[in-house]
Amino acid sequence: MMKTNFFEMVYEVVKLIPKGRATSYGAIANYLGTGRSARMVGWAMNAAHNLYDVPAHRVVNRNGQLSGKNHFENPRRMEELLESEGIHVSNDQIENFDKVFWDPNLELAI
DNA sequence: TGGCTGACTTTCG
DNA sequence: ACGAAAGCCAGCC
Repeated sequence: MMKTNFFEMVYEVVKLIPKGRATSYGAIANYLGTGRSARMVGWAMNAAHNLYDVPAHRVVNRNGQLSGKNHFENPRRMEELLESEGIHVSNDQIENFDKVFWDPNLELAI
């Protein structure tokens, strides 16, 4: 995908995350080519939460922790959304993150 | 124009 | 093994 804006690229990747799956900021950053700038992905989410219809709850840090839950309208919302999609969350962390992890580099053809 | 910031990640001490 | 610090880059004062 050749988007002019970094944000839109992030949004598209996040939208492509299958239901019941989750990915990490670093994975998206790596897919976009920004590499180590995983912080920007999270920052893009911050800008996206109201402007675009992006399932930001499917994006967590590399440990599967809901690091961005505080940036939702209600911190509980992120966990509820994940649970509603079949992803079990325990103590603000995704269970079996190895299984639900969805790597854009692996699943998407560049 | 220049510097600060950030929902991360990795590495050094 | 745990804690602190740097690295990364695009938007926003």
